[in-house]
Order: sequence, then structure tokens, then C-alpha cells
Amino acid sequence: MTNPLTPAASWPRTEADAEAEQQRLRPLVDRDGPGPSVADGGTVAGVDVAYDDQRDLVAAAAVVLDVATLRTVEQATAVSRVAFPYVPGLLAFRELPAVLDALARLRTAPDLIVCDGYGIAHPRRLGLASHLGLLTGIPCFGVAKTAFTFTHQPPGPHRGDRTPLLDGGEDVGRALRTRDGVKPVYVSTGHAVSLDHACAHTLNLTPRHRLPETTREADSLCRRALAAAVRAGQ
DNA sequence: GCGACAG
DNA sequence: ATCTTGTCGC
Repeated sequence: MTNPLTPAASWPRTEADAEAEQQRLRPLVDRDGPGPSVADGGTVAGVDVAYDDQRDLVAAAAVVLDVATLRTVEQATAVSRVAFPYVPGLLAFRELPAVLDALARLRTAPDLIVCDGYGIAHPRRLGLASHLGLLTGIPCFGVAKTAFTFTHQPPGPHRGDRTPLLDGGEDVGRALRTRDGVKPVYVSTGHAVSLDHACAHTLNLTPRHRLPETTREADSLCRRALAAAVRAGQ
């Protein structure tokens, strides 16, 4: 009720309010962590969202994996109405309400969360992963598939090779090669986890694909949840 | 200068 | 994100 971290009741409805909310939360982000290391084991959750714009529906999924074995420990989904349009820089306001619902349905909170998108690599340094980390208090980082406005030197050709991800002159993340000879992913700190630990977890989660297992499983699950909701007729 | 811009 | 077939490869 006096929680400074945005109760659902105050979710912004306009772009101006959303940007103001980002400016308010920005100084609260912990960029250094260190957060859990891979050696600490524990659990890591992946979250993702799918949309049906025709029916105004959004489905979110949270999939929890064991860090050491990559086995699925638990999963949850949530379906609701879209709460915000897609606006570059304001993605969190579109995705997070459903994601928070899905996370709330887990029996046990994960030790770490991986987002499909950016953390502090963001115009106001408050991308999806930073925002979700603040709202949950759980260490969180982002793995994005495209660099778009950010610049970077191409990483070496091998898995594990990395270069700085730059926003102008500012270092905001890493371009990280997760598979030999495959296009890199873009890792950025979200909240309460260091960039080094985020990159180590990303490599741990990519034993055979470019994208983390967490992201792949959450993506597939939220699509199934959306299809099921449509089938049930909403 | 204008538009594009994570998903 | 989503619209969308087949196809090459591990």
C-alpha cells in the first residue's frame, strides 16, 4: 500500500505517465549485483509473452529451471487483456502485467529471472529486465535478439566471445556469442545481478541453441497458453 | 530534418 | 510481436 514500487492500481495509461514512472524508478536500479553465480546453483526463471491483437489478448509464461541440470522445475501461465500498446522504449508496460500474474502463480519464487529483451540498455536505462527486477526484488537480466540502435564490434567467432554493447559512448551490455559461428545475443544487466554473472548464466543456458533454454521454453509455453485461451473462446 | 526503434 | 511453406541440416 505504501510500496514505492508501483502497485497494479497505478499502472500508467498514457505514454507521458509511463515515461515519468521510468524516471522515478531509474535511480532505484542496482546495476552491480553481484546476484547469484552459476556455481551457486538454485533456480532460474524465463518469462515471455504472446499476443492476439485481434482479440486483445495477452498470454504470459514463467518457466523455472534448475541452474545445475537445466531441468524444468515448475511452470505457470496467465492470460489477460492487453494493458498498453507497443511503444518503443515502453515495452515493459505492455508485457509486465501478464508476466507478474504468471510469476505470482508459481509455488516458489525463482532465484533469478531472464527476460526476452533489454535491461539498462534502454533510452532511460529502465528496460524490461530492470523494471521487472525492481517490481519483484528478484535478480534479473535481459537477453535480446537484436541490437538495433546499439553499436558493437563483432565478437570473435567462438562461443563465449564477447564485445561491449554501446549506447553512444556508454557501455550498457555485451554482444555475446552463445554458439560457434552464430549471430550473437545481447546481454544487459537488469537489476541486482552483475553483467559478468548475467553472461555466465546466458552461456550456461545455451548448451545447444543460440537463445537460452529459459527463453525458448517460456516462448513455447505462452504460445500454447494463448492458443488454449482462444480455443476456449475469449 | 525525419523516421526508426526491445517484443 | 505477427503475417507465413517448404526446406536444409544436425
